[in-house]
Amino acid sequence: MSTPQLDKIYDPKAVEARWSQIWNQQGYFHASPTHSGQPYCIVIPPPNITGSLHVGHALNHSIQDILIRWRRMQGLNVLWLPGTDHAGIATQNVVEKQLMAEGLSRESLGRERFIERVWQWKAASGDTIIRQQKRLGESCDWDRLRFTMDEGLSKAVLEVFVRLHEEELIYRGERLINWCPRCLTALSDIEVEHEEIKGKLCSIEYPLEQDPAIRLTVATTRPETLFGDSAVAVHPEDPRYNRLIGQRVRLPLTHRTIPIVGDAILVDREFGTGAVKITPAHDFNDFEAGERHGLPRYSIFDHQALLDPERLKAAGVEQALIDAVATLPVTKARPKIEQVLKDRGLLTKVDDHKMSIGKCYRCKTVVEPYLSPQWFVKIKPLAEPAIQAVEDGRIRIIPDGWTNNYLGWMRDIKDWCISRQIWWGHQIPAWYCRHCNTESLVETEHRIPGVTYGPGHTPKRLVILSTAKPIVAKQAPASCPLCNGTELIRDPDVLDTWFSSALWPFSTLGWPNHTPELKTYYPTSTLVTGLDILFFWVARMIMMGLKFMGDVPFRDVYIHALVRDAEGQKMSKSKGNVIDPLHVMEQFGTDALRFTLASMASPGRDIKLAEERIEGYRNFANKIWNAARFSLMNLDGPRAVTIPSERTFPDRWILSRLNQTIRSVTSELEAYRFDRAANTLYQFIWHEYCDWYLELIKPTLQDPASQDGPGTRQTLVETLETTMRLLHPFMPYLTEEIWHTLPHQGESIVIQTYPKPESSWVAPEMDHRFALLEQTIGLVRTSRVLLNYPPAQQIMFYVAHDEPQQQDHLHELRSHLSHLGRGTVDLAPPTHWPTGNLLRLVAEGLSVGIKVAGDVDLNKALDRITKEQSEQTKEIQRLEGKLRNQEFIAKAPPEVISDHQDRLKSLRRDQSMLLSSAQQVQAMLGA
RNA sequence: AGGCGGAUAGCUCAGUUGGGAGAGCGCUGCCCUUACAAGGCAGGGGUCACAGGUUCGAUCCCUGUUCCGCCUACCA
Repeated sequence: MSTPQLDKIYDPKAVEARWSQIWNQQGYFHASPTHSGQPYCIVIPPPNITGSLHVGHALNHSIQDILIRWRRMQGLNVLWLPGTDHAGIATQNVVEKQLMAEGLSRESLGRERFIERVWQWKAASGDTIIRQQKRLGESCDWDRLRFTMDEGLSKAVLEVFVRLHEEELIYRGERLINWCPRCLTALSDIEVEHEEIKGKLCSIEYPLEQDPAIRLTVATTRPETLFGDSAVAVHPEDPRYNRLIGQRVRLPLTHRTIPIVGDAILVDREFGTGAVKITPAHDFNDFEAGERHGLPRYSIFDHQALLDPERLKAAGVEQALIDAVATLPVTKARPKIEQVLKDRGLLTKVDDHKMSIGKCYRCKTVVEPYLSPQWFVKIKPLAEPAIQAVEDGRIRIIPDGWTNNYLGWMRDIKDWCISRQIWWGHQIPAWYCRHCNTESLVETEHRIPGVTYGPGHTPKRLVILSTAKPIVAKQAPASCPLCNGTELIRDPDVLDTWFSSALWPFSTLGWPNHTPELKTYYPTSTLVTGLDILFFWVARMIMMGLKFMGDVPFRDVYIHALVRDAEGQKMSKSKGNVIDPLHVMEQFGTDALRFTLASMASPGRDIKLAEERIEGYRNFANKIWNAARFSLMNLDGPRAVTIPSERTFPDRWILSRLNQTIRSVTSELEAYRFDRAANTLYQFIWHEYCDWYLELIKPTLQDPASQDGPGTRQTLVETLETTMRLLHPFMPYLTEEIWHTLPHQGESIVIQTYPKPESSWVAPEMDHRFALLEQTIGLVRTSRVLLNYPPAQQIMFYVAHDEPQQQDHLHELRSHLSHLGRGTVDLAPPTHWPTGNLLRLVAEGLSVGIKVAGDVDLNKALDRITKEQSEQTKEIQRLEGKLRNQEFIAKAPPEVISDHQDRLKSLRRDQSMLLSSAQQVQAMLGA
């Protein structure tokens, strides 16, 4: 029989490339509704096509792959559906940047050619992350790769939009929305990131119209918006001001006067001066206050957040000031305005003030509240069932702690702004009849400085006022249903990318068609995601799934941690502290990275990732590799299958431990405790299988005449093969490689069955026996170190136990004791041991004595014994104290009391033996 | 401001019916013992953040405090 030889060190690179290719070629990951087994489906959180694999993906995907490989091996009908999303704003930004480098712009290309250009970009660069995912060994059904802009998924988007519109759950209206002046588009509330900054609070005086000598002082952080003020609010119960309500003030720097209104909602009497300017077109709270008081809205910025001279004029601003600030951005206009106010004696105070500003989550530009017509989803009716689904447990959020977070957000949810003023994405299926909307369709010439426009592309900007009446349909209507006019303009806006992502769990399975896939795999089983997209994505999938499928999109939502750097800082390119998973995979191997991430995925705690950790698990992979290598070197010879109870002590013990390991790994996976599953495997493989089992069986394997040989070889193969299957979801490459070198049936470990607990392996008595062995060998080894005996030196040692049964076990363990203790063992009772030249250590009734030979320093040994004595004395006193306590005796459970008594007895016994050990050593030292 | 989470060995973290405090890495000493030096063996190291309370007994349950992190909202 020829045995394959393995290299001394595991080389992941060669192994990974090979298996990755074979797995995909063989179609192991291909799912089909016709396959047998209960369906188990995960849809991947679609990464962005502009992205490349970062360590957060690596964690997210490793966890999914562990679940998927585990369930596949369990015989379920598994589908892991991969894909990417089109990331409207991000992708458009990337392509625009490219165009800029070529001296072009999207405006110069025009919409159609620009979109073509994005598709080209996608074809060339959009699957970077997919290739990287394959390297991570992800067992997705790659044949089913989906993209949010695919034909099928786009069809789903149309269907959903039209149906929601029919049910009046989608509407168009003019609202104050968050606007990114760089991306030139609306954003939803949650696409704005808030950041604390040090700002200034300006006190500005507004003279009363009737008596300009009296001035009302307002406090503001944004003095430039004063041009858009339409009132000043005070608290109706504030005695300082309430008599002024109904009067008017002169709005500085303008020709306007504005009313003083009483508003208990807006005004906090304690804050600032107690008087607030109301600027309905530029602040969300002011917008609502404006509604309450029927105030006009003066919008003073254009869409790039530059002060717009036309609008300033309409707001009655003094011409000199218009000239001074026109077309300036806020940052430049503000100081100028402050200066003018100061010159006129109206700016009386500037205080430092902590405040937060909103930034675009894609480009970090400061967003502006901007008044514009937009499309919205009326969200409350959709949120209701989505709240219930979580409340009544149809959807489980794991860890449970995030449930309240979800519920709180859902109960307070705001309408969702879904229109984006960009080109890349699903264009809104709404058309406007020119004839019927002549007043509402306003086209203005709009040249962007520095842009050369191609022939036929007039730089026009179409504004569709909120009064325009849209025709919403899946296809472009041939004519206007009202006037039969044929001049129809399509709404230029596209939908928020998350709108299409919200449909992901069913649009990817073929909806709106009734496909077998949809029938088999919906609802999906588990969603694995990070907390950052709980609201963006998870909540919206739940709403849409319930609405359009009538059922939840998934049963379990597993929320994993954020990966940070070793110092706990968020990783970011600008900080330069990113750990590149591809580099790590190159350096330490994919399996090491995967195992590291799994082992650190403790719930509710962020992962602080350091390279040393990955290195540690690289070493683990190498350890496993060498265990396999050892096995192969020792497998020559016949193997015999016998029932477990007839096998040797080491075999029965390792089977018992393996059984327990299978149990706990399985139950930890069921509980989504990847960390504990990984640590259980680590502990078993390294510290039981390698450290003890392989050592215990060496004499048998290396003795060709041993009677135990055939059985031991059998157990060795059996346990190693089983362990490889158990570990496979975590370390797919290494286990596949090793599995193939072992005697096996089948063509790949990927499609083998996952180990199940085996009752015939259970042997608690072997576990106890092992504990005795381990303790004995531990004392022998400690003694050797104390006496400076090198490991190779054969020694003479004595072992005895107080309890007859344990003493019997020691006899049964004799050969293992002498092998692992490296010497000759004498099992005579301590009364027969030599009294001189012996070092004796004691633990729980067990005594180990080692002959002291040659010139050794016994002081170390004496220190050790003395220390042990004092620790034991302390523990004895503690236990005695407890047992003397009448209340303890009266109230503690009997088993606790007897346990305490047993321990005390054992300690007292040990103590007296230790005392004689100490005396003997002292005698030797004295001699 | 509100909500949530965390504080355990030098570092990173486990630790549920409350009863002797653990792992990995790092550190110290010895050893290239025929699978593995990416290794083996042994060892040191912790008033479990602080203060109260409940209990015979608290790292664990309750209350409060401090510090750190995150989320949500507001901040004229």
